[in-house]
Amino acid sequence: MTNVRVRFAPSPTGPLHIGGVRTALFNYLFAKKHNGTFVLRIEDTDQNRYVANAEEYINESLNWLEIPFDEGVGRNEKFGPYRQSERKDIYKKHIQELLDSGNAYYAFDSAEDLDRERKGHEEEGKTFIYNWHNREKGRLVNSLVLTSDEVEQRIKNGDKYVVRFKSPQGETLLMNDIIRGEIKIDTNVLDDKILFKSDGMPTYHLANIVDDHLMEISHVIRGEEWLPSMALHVLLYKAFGWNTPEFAHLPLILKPTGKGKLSKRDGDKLGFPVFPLAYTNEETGEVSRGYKEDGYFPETVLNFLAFLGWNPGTEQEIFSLQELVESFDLDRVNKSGARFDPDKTKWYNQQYLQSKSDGELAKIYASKLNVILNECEESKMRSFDFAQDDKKYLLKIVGLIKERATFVNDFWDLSKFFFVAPTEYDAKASKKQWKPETGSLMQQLVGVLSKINDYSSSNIETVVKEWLTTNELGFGKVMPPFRLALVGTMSGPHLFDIAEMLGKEETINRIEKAIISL
RNA sequence: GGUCCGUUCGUCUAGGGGUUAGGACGCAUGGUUUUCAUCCAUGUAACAGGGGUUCGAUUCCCCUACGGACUACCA
Repeated sequence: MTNVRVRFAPSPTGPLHIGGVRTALFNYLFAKKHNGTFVLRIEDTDQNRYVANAEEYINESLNWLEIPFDEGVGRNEKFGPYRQSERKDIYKKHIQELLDSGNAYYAFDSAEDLDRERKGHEEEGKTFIYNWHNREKGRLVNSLVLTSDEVEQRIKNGDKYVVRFKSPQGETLLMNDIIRGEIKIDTNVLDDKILFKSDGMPTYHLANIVDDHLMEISHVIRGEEWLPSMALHVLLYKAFGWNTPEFAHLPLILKPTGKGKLSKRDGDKLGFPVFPLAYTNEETGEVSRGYKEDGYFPETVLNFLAFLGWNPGTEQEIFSLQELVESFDLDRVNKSGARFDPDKTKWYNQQYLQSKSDGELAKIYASKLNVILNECEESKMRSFDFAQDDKKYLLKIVGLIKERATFVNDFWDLSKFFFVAPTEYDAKASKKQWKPETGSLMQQLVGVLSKINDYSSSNIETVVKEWLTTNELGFGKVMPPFRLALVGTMSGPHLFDIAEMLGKEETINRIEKAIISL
């Protein structure tokens, strides 16, 4: 494949949905796989829906995921500008070309007139299509029925008008999609889409085709929602006399349950993010959660997104970005929509978390820990300086708890007892484990512990077990309450490891506190 | 309503004219662990239905059903 150039062309109308992120990713993977260029183009032709910080959000998202564009606003501007709002003259010139060649025409119908037509047809059980069926029947006002003088006069008067594509009649269009194969369409059912709006801006269809051609895009990889427009686009290339790029329409990402495609609401309802980064709607103040803020690693997001609609055909599930680039192939993209599974995304994150070093994880944890400790009233035990000597302490903690975590955000719940003595004890467990004789047993345990000089996990374990066996005390009588005293619940790492970390004094303090409290 | 696209375990999917239809997530059970989790093992569960074509179809073709997208001076 020579000279692959693909583009991701989002509309800056709000935060980038993960469906959009997946489209960006597939474009990126395809480009990199073929040593091609990944272009970012901002499709901001709708002035009404424009949101100021959306473009920035798109950039930040691509940066966080480390799938940067090669060409776009402020970067390698070979075919710029890359914002469609800055390319008005280009579209104007091209729409004129279409007008001159008879492939497009002026239309003066008002929105109300069109609405009336649609309703009227509907009442008769028919569908109104603005095309060869009725464009010249007199009820519609356009340059096909008006004389050129009339058209000129209207434009001079400042009448509002749009430019429509004159879609051909009676042709069968044969098109090819890399993912779906051959697609056939009868041009008779196509409507004369608006190419140029009355506000002087092109519609998506015109701008998209003109830019893809001018930017020398070789492959158009986009969501399936564009499949119905493919015919129009192919016709447009033809009308301009241009070669068409190759098309690949990606399957949609569907709701985890129920009908339809994944939406923001599903995330709110089922408790998972649908955006890469958290986003605050400046108008409503509404905050949407993001994968980043929820504690997902970028590689997790990349990995699960890649597997939504694509798979390598092997049994490997964990892929680095580099591996994805190497294995990616549009031929292996599925045709059918993929239901989004929040459980599996968690599993991916757990896999990545387990594969990270304690040091890496400790660094992330440390950045959040002092904030947590500051807010935690009971944390008067000691203060921590993770840049200094407490680094080792933290590293050990991470080593002990990480295998039970899915997110770094889980770490605090899993390690709170290393920083703060339990203030309450799990009710169920204490009822079951703390018997009348437990108090005196724990008192004896304090005596045993206080005599230990080498207070290391393995040595504490040896000494305690020795004491247990010589006095014929059951493990089940001592160990559970011991854990309860140190942790407050019946969960957590190896108990003697915890004891070592806490140190002799704190261990004994906690046991004595439990004796009083329970 | 119209047009187009799709349909393998609950979910993501592999496979493909003759297979015990494979893997992963989830779920369940057992083992390991003084606890919880991890880990390991095992189990659970699928070719939408009906017609063809064929010696043989889950695989190819057609129809139906179901699902999805589109049907804006939004992208």
